[in-house]
Amino acid sequence: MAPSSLTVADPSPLASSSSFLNTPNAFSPSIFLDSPLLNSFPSPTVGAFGGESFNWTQLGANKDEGRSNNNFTFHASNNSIEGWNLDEPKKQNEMINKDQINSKPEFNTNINNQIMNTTQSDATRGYNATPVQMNRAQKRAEDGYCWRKYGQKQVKGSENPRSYYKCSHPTCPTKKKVERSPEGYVTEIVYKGSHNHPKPQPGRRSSAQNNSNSGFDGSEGSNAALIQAQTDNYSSFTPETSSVSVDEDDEFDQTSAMSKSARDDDHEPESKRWKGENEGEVMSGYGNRTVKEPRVIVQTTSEIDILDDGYRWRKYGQKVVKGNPNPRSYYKCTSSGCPVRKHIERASHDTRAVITTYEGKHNHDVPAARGSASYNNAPMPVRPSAIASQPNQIIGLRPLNNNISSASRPEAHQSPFSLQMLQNTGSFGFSGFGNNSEAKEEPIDNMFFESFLR
DNA sequence: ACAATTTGACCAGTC
DNA sequence: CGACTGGTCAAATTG
Repeated sequence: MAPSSLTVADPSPLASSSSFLNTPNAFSPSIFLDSPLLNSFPSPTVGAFGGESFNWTQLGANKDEGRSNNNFTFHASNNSIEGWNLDEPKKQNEMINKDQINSKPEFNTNINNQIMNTTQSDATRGYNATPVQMNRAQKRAEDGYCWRKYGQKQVKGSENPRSYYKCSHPTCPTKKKVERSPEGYVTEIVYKGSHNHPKPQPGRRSSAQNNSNSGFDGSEGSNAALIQAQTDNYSSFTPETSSVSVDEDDEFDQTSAMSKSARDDDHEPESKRWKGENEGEVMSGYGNRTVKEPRVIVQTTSEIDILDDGYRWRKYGQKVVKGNPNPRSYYKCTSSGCPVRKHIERASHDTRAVITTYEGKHNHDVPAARGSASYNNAPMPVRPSAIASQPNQIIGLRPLNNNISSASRPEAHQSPFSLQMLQNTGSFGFSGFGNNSEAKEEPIDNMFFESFLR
């Protein structure tokens, strides 16, 4: 399915956000079909879509100046959080983090959260204090989530320092980046992933929220705070347990799906991707050539051909990365405007195994004329929508019992979906969902896969 | 002493 | 292949 265009002509205040989310066009069922694999295999460990996805794309901020198609920017009119609205989505399939837009309270609390979590550090670093002074006991954000700051950096192109946070829940993959002005105001927030746990039930909702809100809202002349919605939102977990309307929860799933789609639709070559350690799904490939589609994985014949997904690639880099002496090749889809990239490397402990990781989603069909239509068992052209955008790893293993995914990607286990395929005498292992990347052998016939790949 | 934050170094990805 | 950049790590620092 071709990406549908999403236009928000009149970004009226918050209401727009909601209406956007509820708009059939904005939330088309087709979105769920976006990635058959993604959507067909609920994670056994975390919600329906697994806990997270960690190819996160920075959705455009104003500074992106239209170079991104996946921008979805929210602005807060100067002094009022009530003023959050959509700011000219650059393109279709923009997604917003449900936490941010599904409800005003949530939106607010996220903002507050940023403030709460950055106050001390910024102050320490000599930045102006945030408008709201929070005490330590209030580290828990309004939305009930706690965040741990794990880094701060001055990024190019912005005078504002960017802080990196992880959700402090032990297994939660959610992260966020926050940029704040020297004055202490949040200027940009990018979320990645979704919480895979309930909000820690606050014994008490501290008064922080009110304080925060008033502080933030009241912060005058504040920069138009803008929030970049994160698109990675696989979890169907309904985090909110209090103070949030049912509607919001209902929307959550929708947003989740949309989010995924948006991320998937990152056609933005220059968009920044947050390379989280948990990112990456797993797919597999054999030999030196690779696949991009799950469909391909199923194939049992002609390794080379099977591996060939039919797309054309341009190599743009190569590098030896830590933990593997074998160089990793970097390829970009040659189709103009197509954001898909992949890299290939041989497993360190078994050179017969090739690890291919895909990122992005093709916005075009498989190039025709690949010479022959006679790809026995060759992958059928896959609709762009059927391709996951986040890193998808394909691991081709010759000998059975090789499980290189966990070794090569120690933290890939939390990916919303991962797929490992083992090929051996026509038998396929199909596993890797959830946190356990252990390869299992489960014969699966093509029909089975077909059902997912359509 | 403890927990959270800071901050320089390291790393992967891109040009 | 080296330079550059953003993201992450983790030891040091701070509260």
